[in-house]
Amino acid sequence: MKVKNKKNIFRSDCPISSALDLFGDKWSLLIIRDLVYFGDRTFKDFSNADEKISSARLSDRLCKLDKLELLTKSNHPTNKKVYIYRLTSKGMDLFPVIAEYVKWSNKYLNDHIAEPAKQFATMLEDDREGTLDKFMKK
Amino acid sequence: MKVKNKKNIFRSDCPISSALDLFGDKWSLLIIRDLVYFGDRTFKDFSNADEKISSARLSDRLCKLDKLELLTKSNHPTNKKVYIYRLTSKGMDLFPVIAEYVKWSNKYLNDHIAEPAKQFATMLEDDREGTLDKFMKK
DNA sequence: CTGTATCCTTAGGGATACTG
DNA sequence: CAGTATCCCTAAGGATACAG
Repeated sequence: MKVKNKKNIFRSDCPISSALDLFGDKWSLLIIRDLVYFGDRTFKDFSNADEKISSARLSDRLCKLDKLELLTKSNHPTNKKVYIYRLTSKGMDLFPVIAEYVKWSNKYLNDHIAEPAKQFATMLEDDREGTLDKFMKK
Repeated sequence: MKVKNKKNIFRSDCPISSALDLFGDKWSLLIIRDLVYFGDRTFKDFSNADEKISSARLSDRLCKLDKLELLTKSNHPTNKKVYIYRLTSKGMDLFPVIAEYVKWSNKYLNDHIAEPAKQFATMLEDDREGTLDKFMKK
């Protein structure tokens, strides 16, 4: 059954298409990635990522992910001009999705993927549950 | 290090962004989903999915996924006008990605997701490895 | 530094008609 | 039935300037 009453962003009631409708754009998952990899981040931190997102795009994605409650925004303890973005548990629960992307890419895009990422993938492969737990705790 | 020599579709050498660059569009993963859920599919089968992809879009996505070797296209045994699309092992290896999306959505989009999908997610949750294996074999 | 606002370009995608 | 070819529109995204 297709869901299309009122302004519905969902194409259907399929969990996969619904997830994609929420954060299946070109940037959202990469922002989540940074928070998963590195923990708390500032606007500038995100801007410095290799993919070079534009400030306008970064701005509205952070806003969107905040609304989706995948991350929170709070003040820097000392510098009033800097904000800290942090994953919520809801956002953290996207870690397995990220991890599976990494593992797939490591297997099939190996000649393209950078060495540190490969090591990360191998780490995940070696001891899935254990590594995942350790990673999530830090 | 950013990869941008010649015509490179990859924004960086990050495994996640690279995977997204390959099949992070609005439709590719849903085509994979159908193949994972239901096995071999025809053009018409895909067209009948709830999300109602247009024929033009379906056509070029199937072509793209074929080039990426995520699926194969072969003739129907009896009907010469019908083609059969089948997952390759490379495509099958995207099952875990799909499964993690399903599990996340089941947890956080529960009031929106249809009952059969919830059951599928619960099934995955209950016995991850076992169910996965069983599922992949059929 | 952290955003917005603006402008503009492009890619993605829907609708339709059509061919083999 | 399985596509392909248009046409057109919109959303997504890049560049830039600028404001708090």
